[in-house]
Amino acid sequence: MISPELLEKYGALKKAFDKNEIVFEEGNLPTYYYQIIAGEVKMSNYNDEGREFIQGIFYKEQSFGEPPLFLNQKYPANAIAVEECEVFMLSKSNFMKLLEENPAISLKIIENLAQRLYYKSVMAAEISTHEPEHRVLKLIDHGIAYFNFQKDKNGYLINFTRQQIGDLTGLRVETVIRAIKALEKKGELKIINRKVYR
Amino acid sequence: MISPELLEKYGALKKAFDKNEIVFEEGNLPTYYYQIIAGEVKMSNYNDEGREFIQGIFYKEQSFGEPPLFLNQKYPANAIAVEECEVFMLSKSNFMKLLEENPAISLKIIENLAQRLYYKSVMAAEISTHEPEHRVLKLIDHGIAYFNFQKDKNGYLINFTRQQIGDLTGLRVETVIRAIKALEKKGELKIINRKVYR
DNA sequence: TGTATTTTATGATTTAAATCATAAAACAGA
DNA sequence: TCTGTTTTATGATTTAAATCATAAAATACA
Repeated sequence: MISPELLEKYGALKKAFDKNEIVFEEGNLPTYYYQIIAGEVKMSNYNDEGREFIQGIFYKEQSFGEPPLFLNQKYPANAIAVEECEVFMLSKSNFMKLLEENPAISLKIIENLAQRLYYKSVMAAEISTHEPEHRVLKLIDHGIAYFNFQKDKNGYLINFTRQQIGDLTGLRVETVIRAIKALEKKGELKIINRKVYR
Repeated sequence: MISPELLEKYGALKKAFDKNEIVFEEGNLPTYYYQIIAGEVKMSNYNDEGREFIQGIFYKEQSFGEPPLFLNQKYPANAIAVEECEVFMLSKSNFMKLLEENPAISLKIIENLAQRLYYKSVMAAEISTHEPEHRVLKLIDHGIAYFNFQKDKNGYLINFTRQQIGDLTGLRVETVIRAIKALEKKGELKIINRKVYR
């Protein structure tokens, strides 16, 4: 999102995270701007019974965790490397300086936040008023536009596990499995050796 | 959020909306930046059975509806005046010009979007993994900080109807009524002639 | 290559919240 | 002040999704 050259000019460092390594934790105060160079990071919450809710999944060139940084508030969720990652980390003070001295970047940040807010609005309405099949399909259609689903001869490959889809839509894995089967029967999805295509 | 003087300098007009009048509708493309002068606006979705989900409620000096404006996307929800309102309307082109020529405003927009994203993150996790009482209490505690709840000798008056709380948390009105009663019994809330205090 | 773990799958059962039904209290407006 | 509407309230019933139980297939990994 912000060019590597500009980030490095303001002193950003590259840091590697192992698979399942924690990037930051719920309740902590933000001190860095994070931007992924390679790999995949997920932000999620766990309730008291250990049930997970995935706030978002982020890929290369995407930033994450800015809202609490701008607000001086505690992180509302955990960030974990889903796979081995390389990430730019820029200290808050240097990041704010970068923004001040490069007004065009602000618009990019605004657009990025707007995009994420849009996704959250759509999914919030889905989760609270629609039945499982509708929720799953909406997530998938959003994912085609904004997650990195690849197209092949069968259509877009939805490279999420049933469990991940459940954690993104507030459904249990069995419910997701049944919803996907029902959607296949209706012709909305294809299942080709257990993989889901849209 | 943006000062009236600056808005007017860039040609913003004041428009009055009657109670229940539509400001914009889901599916339409944005053409204006909106900022409330007086009154109350709610953004919400309706599912196929007419069930409502309230995305947010906005009060004086707050803006709303920017994400799709920045993204050139259709509004994902409807905006309706809950009571008689007066609103600044600034055309998209003039708004973008205002931002370009006043970089400090960008940071305010960023902070505002960050705040809304933070709220959505918290409520999304609540709605998908917590039981009714927890959801209601979280909404109320958020409301004390960000909606305009007033404090008096009994505590903060939660000036939402049970139905509104339900539409904000994805619960039915009967469930909200029962959750509030249970929370009163636990000493988390007070009910004084049907009004809820925290 | 064999073993452990994860993912997908399916049927049976339970349960929390929705739904349905009804009504009293409060409020709004004529 | 009367009347219609909205809000709060409560009990009974239903239901959709969660939970529980179990297992096969696929994948990771040592």
